[in-house]
Amino acid sequence: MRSTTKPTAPRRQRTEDRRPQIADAALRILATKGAGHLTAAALGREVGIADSTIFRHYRDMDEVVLAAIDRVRMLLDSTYPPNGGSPLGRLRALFLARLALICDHPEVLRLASSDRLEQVAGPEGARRLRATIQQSRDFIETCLREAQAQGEVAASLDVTVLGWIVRGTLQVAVAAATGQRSPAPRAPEAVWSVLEQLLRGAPAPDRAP
Amino acid sequence: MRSTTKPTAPRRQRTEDRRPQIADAALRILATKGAGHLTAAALGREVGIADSTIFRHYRDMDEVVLAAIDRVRMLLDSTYPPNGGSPLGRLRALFLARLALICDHPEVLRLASSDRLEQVAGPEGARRLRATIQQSRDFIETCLREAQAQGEVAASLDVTVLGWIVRGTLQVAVAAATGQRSPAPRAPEAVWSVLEQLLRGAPAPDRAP
Amino acid sequence: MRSTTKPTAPRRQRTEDRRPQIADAALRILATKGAGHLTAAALGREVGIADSTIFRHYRDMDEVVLAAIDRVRMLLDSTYPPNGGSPLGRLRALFLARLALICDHPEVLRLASSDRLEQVAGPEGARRLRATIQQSRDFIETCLREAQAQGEVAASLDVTVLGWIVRGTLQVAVAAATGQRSPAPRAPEAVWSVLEQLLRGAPAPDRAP
Amino acid sequence: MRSTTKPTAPRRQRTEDRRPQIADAALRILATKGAGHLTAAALGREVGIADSTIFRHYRDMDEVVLAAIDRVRMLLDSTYPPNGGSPLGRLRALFLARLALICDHPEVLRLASSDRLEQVAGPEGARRLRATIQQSRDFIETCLREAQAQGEVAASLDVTVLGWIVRGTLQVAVAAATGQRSPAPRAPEAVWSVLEQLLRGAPAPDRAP
DNA sequence: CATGAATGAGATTTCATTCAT
DNA sequence: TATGAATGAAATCTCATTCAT
Repeated sequence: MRSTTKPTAPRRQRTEDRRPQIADAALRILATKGAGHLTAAALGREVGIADSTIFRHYRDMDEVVLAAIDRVRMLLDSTYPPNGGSPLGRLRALFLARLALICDHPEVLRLASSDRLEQVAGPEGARRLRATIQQSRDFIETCLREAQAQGEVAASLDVTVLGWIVRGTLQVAVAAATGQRSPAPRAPEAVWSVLEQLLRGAPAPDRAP
Repeated sequence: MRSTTKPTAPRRQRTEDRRPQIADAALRILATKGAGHLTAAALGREVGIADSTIFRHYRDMDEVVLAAIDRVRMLLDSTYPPNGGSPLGRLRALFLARLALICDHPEVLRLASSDRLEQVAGPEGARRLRATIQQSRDFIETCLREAQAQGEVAASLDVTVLGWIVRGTLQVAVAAATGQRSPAPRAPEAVWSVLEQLLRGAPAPDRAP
Repeated sequence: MRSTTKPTAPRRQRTEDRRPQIADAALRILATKGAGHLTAAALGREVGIADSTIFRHYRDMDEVVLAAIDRVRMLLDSTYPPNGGSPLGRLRALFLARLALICDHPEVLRLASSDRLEQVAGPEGARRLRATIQQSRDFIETCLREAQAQGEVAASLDVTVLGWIVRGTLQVAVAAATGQRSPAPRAPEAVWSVLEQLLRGAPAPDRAP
Repeated sequence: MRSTTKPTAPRRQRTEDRRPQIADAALRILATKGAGHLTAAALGREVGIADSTIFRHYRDMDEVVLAAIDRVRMLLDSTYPPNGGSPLGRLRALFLARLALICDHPEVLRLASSDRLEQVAGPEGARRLRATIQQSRDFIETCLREAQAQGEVAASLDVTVLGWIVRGTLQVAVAAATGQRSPAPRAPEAVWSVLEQLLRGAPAPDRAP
């Protein structure tokens, strides 16, 4: 006469299994309720264990946040495209992969886009987050630089600023996809399409004669 | 020695004077230490009064945060350019004004860019914040739409996405200007210049024959 | 162009005048809101002065409560009838005078009846309150003793217990008169009448043959 | 030496056990020190646990007070006599049972008698308290009405006022039994005896010829 | 591995009281 | 005399963390 339909995950599980459960729960709370609601009690409730049990698997809450960050980093790392192809193609792949990532893991990227997580993460977490962000930055700039070298993008443009434009657009697109209040969701491809057209310099407005 | 170079602000001051001091201190803490460190004690330390004195000037911490938000809103409102001129010109003016704003008030915009402040702000603060953000969004889209109408920007491009690009670039530029670790600061005019060139569709890469 | 109709008591008044105002206000608050709401701020609001001004006129809040108690004592003292007349007549006079007192000063007796005020009053206030209560007790017992001596009341009855009966009835009658929820208010004379009939032993029930 | 005669209650106990301990401690403090001294710290000291531990067992202080009130209600409820017997006999039973109750639980009835507890109890507690008091009132009046119907008490007397007399006497008797300063304690039976004689109208004073 | 009880540190807030104006 | 600003002490409550079971 069990009332719960789902098979009620086993009460006792190995630390190996619990750690990712906890890290994911932390991520979910961070994304939906905000850092202020990430308490041991809330975490336990989310996972289905007592709050004190958290500390069997992680030394303290800082370690939990660190683990959550590492999960984000892993997911982000998985979005880097393979090395081949045209530079703008690789940029496009990253752009679309990151947008796709938040369809499956909407909770993840709300964090990644906010460079404010640093403050919830403690010094070590901040360091790792910065490294990850730097990696994105470098990848994007490298793509752009190569695109300039190959004539896909005008070489006269400051590559750093171009990088800002790409990253900024990605951030806002992510926010728009996650936010409940975004007025008009756009297909990721459509977003990239506009950005790529700008970068390629193609769409000069029709200057009527 | 320590004869305190600054004239040691008077112990007693009027509520009129204290309120902005407190709101500004809150802003500074929010920007530098993060929402988690915005406590009455920290606020008092920052202002130079006891923590309990805060509540003589504001009913509770929520009101303090609200006041801080209103300060940001005021500053942001002051960056809208007058109505005349070309659409891209007005956009440029807003872009540069907002970047200039954070030279004087670096603490301010770290908040405005973070759409996560909502969770620290309580429902009323969140409402106001969203209204302000919506206002920016509308202004930018309107400029872009007019720019398309006047042939400054290719009409074929989705204006919503163009808005994302502008806003995203502004966000990253702001973050770069505020962040201690931005590798290569760029002159605001240079940033805008790149963005405007892209929007105008001018800089087609030299396709050498 | 003054908007307030009543002549707005003068801003500055002598301590002589302020002290009773404050004591009365304290009494009113104690009776209507309870001891928990007797704060310096509430007191100031009630009197129409700033909270800090209280301490110009009284050393501290304990002194205010003491003054309030003394006011109650004075009012209670004024209810003792003159010495002449029959013992039960004097008892009746006290009974009715005390009930009448709370028509004019409903706030006063809610305190007097509650022997719990002791705990809000501090040791000195408690001492004085006990003295006042003892005085009532003595007066009532003396009346009853004399009534027994004069054959108005059966001499076989324990005078202490008779005193409890009289005092208890007075307490409940006061509570009933003050309380909002007393189902059926009784005229003071009617209450005393019943009590006196009992004391006189008259109304033996009709024992049907 | 201090080998602590009592077996030093175990540090850890179940919530089940702690809850009544805390409620009782609250009752004791309310009765001896007054509502103003019922703080979490005092409560913790009384029970032998840290103040913050209180909130493991009760949500907040209001709940503690509510539990204390419910304890009083339970004890009071247990004093109602079974339905049989004469009306005055049932009244006598209640009277004696309530007086007996405070021999075992002196702290309890100091609260019940004070209708002022309402203000410390919050709305819900006040409601329950009033219900309990109303129940006593009804029981007493019913007994008296039946006593009149059966000729034990003169039917001419206002039953409401008779009820006040009984309740008042009970209150003062309770106060006398609890108070440290009551000059001459009386056996409960003696008190009731006097009251019953008055009600029965028997003891007309000897009017010597 | 899991938990419930316990705790100390700290956050918000209230309040009596002091002091300069 | 009156006040507004300031303060420290204390109260309630939260939370990460420890520990015995």
